[in-house]
Amino acid sequence: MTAASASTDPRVDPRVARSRELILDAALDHFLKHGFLAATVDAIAVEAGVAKRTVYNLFGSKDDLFRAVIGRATATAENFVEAQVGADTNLRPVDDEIREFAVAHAAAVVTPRVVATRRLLIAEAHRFPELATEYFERVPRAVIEAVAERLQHYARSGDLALPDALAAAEHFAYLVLGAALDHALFDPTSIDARARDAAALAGADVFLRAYRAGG
Amino acid sequence: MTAASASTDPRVDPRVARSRELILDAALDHFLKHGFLAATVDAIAVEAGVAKRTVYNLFGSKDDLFRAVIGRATATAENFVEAQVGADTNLRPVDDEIREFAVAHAAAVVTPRVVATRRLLIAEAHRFPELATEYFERVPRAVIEAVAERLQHYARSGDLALPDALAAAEHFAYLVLGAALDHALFDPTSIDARARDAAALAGADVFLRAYRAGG
DNA sequence: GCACTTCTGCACTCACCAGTGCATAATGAC
DNA sequence: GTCATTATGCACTGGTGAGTGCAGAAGTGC
Repeated sequence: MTAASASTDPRVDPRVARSRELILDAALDHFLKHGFLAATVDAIAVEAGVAKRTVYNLFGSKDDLFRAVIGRATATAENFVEAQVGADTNLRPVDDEIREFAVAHAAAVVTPRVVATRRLLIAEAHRFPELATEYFERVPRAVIEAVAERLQHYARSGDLALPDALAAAEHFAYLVLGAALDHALFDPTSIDARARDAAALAGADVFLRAYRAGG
Repeated sequence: MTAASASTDPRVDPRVARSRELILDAALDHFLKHGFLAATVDAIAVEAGVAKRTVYNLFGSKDDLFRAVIGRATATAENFVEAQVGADTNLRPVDDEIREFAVAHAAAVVTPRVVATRRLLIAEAHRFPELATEYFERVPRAVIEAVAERLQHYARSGDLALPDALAAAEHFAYLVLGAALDHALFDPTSIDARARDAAALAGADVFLRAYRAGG
């Protein structure tokens, strides 16, 4: 919202808007690749095709640039989550729905880009605790809550037995992608779409065995 | 093994052995607290109560010091895992065993020290991929394999139905501590023994509902 | 076209830190 | 006690990177 309006707001000099975008894009790539400390403002400026001075004119310091980059990445991810998870209401059998959603969920999260973002924020949790916490609340935590709501539909229709919807949503999420995500954090090259999908399906089945009503 | 013998080997000058231990201890603390790049050899030397020159005499470079520190931490964790998980054979009812082990497992992993180690290795996975991979194989991976073996006992006794013991072990582990561990990586202050234990028990129950034979 | 703002390039300061060299002191082996 | 090895202190080099200053070029709004 705030981010989107910035690039359309007529009060903002288009040169500024353009520079901001170029810098934020390049900086995100660079921070994801090198981490905060190993990243250099000079390199970011070169990759953005912009003078180093422009970076400092627009963002003040390396710290503030990082905050801006992460703030934007968090907002983007949050929007994606809302668009994705809030989408359809369930008209289909639980099993189909759960299995399909499991694969989609794993495919959305166990991705080089998302894993790199998680790694970066985890790595900088000491230096920027507020950024790590905010990301956690607004992205993975929001996903869990959305999943919980989605599961509630099936609880109301009598397909699932959910004593604690939030706990169930966590169980779903970590059954489906916990192992793959954990592994990917240590070794990004471990990401394998086929294995990830298979694990997601296996996790979904375990979830259904545990939470299907009348088990 | 190699590490233990180094401090007892009579061929090693006791001054060297002593300095090595002091430096490795201080360096582990320092790296866990600051990360690799923000850590300084000067500070480590001071904390170890040793001259900077001694650090370089014994370890050659900051990189090699880091490798030594992590190698030792990995070995320590690995020994702990072997001692812990391989311990008792099961003579007790599945439910009791699974629940108790779940709590113990969560308590052992979701700990400031362990979480900090994971964060450090995840953060440096780009710079030292081999260290992150080795840790993952020798610690969490080894735990999963040990859990799988342990579960097999109950499969043989007919208490659990395990089509894939390794997958089941992963499901167990991430059901029990996935959420707490993930949260702790982003926010170390989120660690709460009471909540962790409760979540571990809830996860264990889900596991049992899904994997109990004849469900 | 004019007035204003932003961007650029480049040289510069300042601080920090990895790693070294060396002379001296301390310590272990016998 | 003697000799060899190791530890210490300290000054030093070299490199790197954050952040600044400024004068001129270029783009923007009207």
